[in-house]
Amino acid sequence: MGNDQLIPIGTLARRTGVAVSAIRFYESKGLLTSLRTGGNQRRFLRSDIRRVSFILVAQKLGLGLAEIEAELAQLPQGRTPTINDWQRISRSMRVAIDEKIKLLTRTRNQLDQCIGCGCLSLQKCQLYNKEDRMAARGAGPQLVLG
Amino acid sequence: MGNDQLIPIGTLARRTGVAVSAIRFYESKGLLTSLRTGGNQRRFLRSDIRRVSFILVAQKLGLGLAEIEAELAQLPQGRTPTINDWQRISRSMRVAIDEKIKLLTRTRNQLDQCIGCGCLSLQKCQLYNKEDRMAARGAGPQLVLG
DNA sequence: GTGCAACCTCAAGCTAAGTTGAGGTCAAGC
DNA sequence: GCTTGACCTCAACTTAGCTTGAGGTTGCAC
Repeated sequence: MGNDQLIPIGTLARRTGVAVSAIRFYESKGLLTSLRTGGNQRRFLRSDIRRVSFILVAQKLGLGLAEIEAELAQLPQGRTPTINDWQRISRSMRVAIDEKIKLLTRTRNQLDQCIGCGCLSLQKCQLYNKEDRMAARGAGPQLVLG
Repeated sequence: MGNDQLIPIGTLARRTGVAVSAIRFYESKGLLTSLRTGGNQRRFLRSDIRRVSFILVAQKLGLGLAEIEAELAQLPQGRTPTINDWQRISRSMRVAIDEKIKLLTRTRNQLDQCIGCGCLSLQKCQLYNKEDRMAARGAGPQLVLG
C-alpha cells in the first residue's frame, strides 16, 4: 500500500530532466521538501514535478534560486503554484524581461554610435562610462552573449 | 630621464576607474603586460589605458575575459586596438547583441502565451522545453535580470 | 537470499571575476 | 634619513549553482 503519489528522487530527476544532485541541492536550499522512508530515502510528492518545472522556468527567465525561493515562499502553506499564482508571478517576470530588452537596445544604440565614430574615448564614449560602471557594482554580468 | 610614457599601476587604476587588484588580475590572465622597475614595480604603457577601456567596453557587451583575451590576441604583435580593429570587433559584438535581443524577445512572446494559458505544462509549455535546456548546458545563465 | 542499481551523507571541487589580508619593500618629500 | 603611501607576492575568500567522489546503505527482482 505504498502511496503512488510518492516518488523517489531518481524518478523526479528523470521526469524533469534535472540531475539527482541538483534536486538534492534544491532541497538543501529549501526550494523543495521531501518525506523519508524507513530506510532514509527521500520520497517526493508527484506535484513536486510541477514545482521543479516552475523552478526551471523561473531560472530560464533569469531569477536566481534565492529569488525563486522567495516567490515559492510567498505561496500560502508553501503549496505548489496554481495557475493564478503563476500568472501573477509571470506578469512581474514580464516587466523584468522588458527592462532587460530596453537595456540591451540602449546599449546597441550606443554601440552603433561608437561604430560610427570609432572613438573608444574615455571622455566621450557613452559605452564607457565610469559613473555607470561604479553604480553597477555588484550587479553581476549585465548580459551574457551566446 | 624616466619615460613619461610609463605609468605605475595606481595611475592606470585611477585613469580607468578599475581597482588595482583587478589590473593585476587582468595581467595574470594575459590581457595586459607590464615592464618592471629595478625595484620590481610594474610600469604600464600609457596606451594601456585604452587597452583597459577596451576590456571594460567588451565586458559591458557581455564578453568574458577569455573571449576578450582572444580578441586582443588576434591583433598583430598584441598591440593596442586601433580604430579599425575596434570597428571590426564592435561590428561582431553588434551581431551578438542583436541575437541576444532576439532570444529575449522570443522568450517574452512565449511568456505572453503562458500568461494567457497559465499552463506550466511539461508537455506543452514552450518555456519549459527539456531539449532546449539540455542543449543549453554549460552556457551559464541565459540572462540576468536587474 | 543475494546481487546490484539506486539511494544516502558529507566534503571537496568547479567557473568567473575579482577582493581581502598578511607580511614585506620601494620611492619620494621633508 | 626617515616617514609614509604606493607598491610587491601569495594564499585564501567571495557568490552562484551545481558536480564529483568516497564510503556506506536500501530495496527490489530473480
